[in-house]
Amino acid sequence: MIGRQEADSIERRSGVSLWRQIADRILQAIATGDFAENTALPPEVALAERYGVNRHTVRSAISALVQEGVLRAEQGRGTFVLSRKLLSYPIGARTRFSAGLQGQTSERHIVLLSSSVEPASQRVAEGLGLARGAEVIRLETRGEADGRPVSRAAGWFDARRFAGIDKAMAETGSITASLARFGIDDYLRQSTVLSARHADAADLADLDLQPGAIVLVTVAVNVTPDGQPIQFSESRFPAERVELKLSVNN
Amino acid sequence: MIGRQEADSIERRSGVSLWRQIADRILQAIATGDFAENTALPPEVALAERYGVNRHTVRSAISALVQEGVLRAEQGRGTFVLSRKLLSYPIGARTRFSAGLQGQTSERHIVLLSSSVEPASQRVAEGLGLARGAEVIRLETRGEADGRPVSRAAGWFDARRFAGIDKAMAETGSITASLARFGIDDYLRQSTVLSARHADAADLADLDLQPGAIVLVTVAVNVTPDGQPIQFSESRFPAERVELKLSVNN
DNA sequence: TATAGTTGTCTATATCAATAGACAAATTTA
DNA sequence: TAAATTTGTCTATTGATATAGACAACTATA
Repeated sequence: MIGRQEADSIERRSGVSLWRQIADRILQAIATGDFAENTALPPEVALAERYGVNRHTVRSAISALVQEGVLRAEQGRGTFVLSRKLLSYPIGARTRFSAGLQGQTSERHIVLLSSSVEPASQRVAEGLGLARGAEVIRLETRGEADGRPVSRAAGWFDARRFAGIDKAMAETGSITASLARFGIDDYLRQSTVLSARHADAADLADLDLQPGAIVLVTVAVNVTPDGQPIQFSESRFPAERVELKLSVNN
Repeated sequence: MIGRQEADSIERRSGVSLWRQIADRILQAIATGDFAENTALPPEVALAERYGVNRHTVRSAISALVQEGVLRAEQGRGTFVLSRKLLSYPIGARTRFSAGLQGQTSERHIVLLSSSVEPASQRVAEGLGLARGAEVIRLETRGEADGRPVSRAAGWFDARRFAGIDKAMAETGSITASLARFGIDDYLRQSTVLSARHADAADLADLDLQPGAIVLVTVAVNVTPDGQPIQFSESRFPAERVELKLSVNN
């Protein structure tokens, strides 16, 4: 059963090439600990037999993972699993970007990519309690930890109330600090909706991902303690680098 | 910029065929409302131009989605988006399976697939505050709404404290009701860790998915109001049918 | 009833993906 | 040092994927 199961799970003619499927299987085996970090993978011929494909197909999969920095192949010795940990990103009523990441990484910050003023779309207007088409400020940001992108977010603010928040963000590099300039010294996450999908072209570029990667997407509304909406945001996290830890009771 | 963005996001030589990528893009466009339900898609030639591929490639993508029951093609008239909504699954301190789904579906229930007694693994023991190897009861369940699988879960319970919970679950079809038999009439979600990955062979079979599908994975610990751990669980949700709504403040 | 617009089918060609086999190059082990 | 093990490179062949063009079949509309 176990022996057959693996060969069975490779699907031909699915629109996903065999080498890509096998690369994903190897990633999964690493994630579950079946292939331990800093040890050698089974030799190519063994993997080929395990997955029921040709050795060259396995080599294509390994080649892709070497390209992605997951494996390192050494002629004559073997192919080794490099160590890489998931960043555990906390989400709760009072979570801020950098607060919960302390101790996990040595360096982390937010980069402001761009800002613009635009009319509110339907969902942004709803989230912020504004009329559709009302002017909102949009901040595009990227979160980085140890030099690698770990999040990509768009945040919308009421343009009348938060005029100049783009400048504050550029200067402080922090949403919390920027909001403090407008008299907001505490805010809560009112709602978060979470989904997952394949990374699109923008994700691939923004988060430095390979095609086929998965992103976690959160859509959230932040409010003042008395319930006034101040920020609507959509964030994307690369699933291969980040897991979201939900702290419900805080 | 907007016009180019779409053509750019199709990646060649990525291990994922163009027709599969375009099928995913169409699914995404449906999800975001760009292609409204019960209306016609743009004609094939327009889609081919939009995505920068040949008309026949678009036809392959559409053919796959017709097969999956997402679209219906009618010769001479057009290709139509069938209605199908994402189930919004609530997660919060007091969320139960069926409570939050009211109104979204006409029929929902949990099926007990199997139960067993086993020694606790490292993470299960940690979650439940038991010694590693202590006996635990494992319940495998599937959640269904309107006849379609929407979740697949494994739950672990201390075998000494909850002996017979498998029978209770089989009879009541409800975790909450089963726990009530052991004097637990309230419990809270202490922690939830969320991740996403491609569906593996087991997911494909359990949740009736197509290869390449994405699953959301939650790992959670439920506790009594005074903090005593009672259940450790790992659940998988098909991202194409379910989104998770996090109700942080409850 | 034409005509335009749309999906369906067919042929042909080029490229990518997968299999197959042989052997080279590097490393470890006996 | 010799043999065994493992990754790297090359050639060749087959099937799936993608492009291209032409035309048939069906629908809605002027």
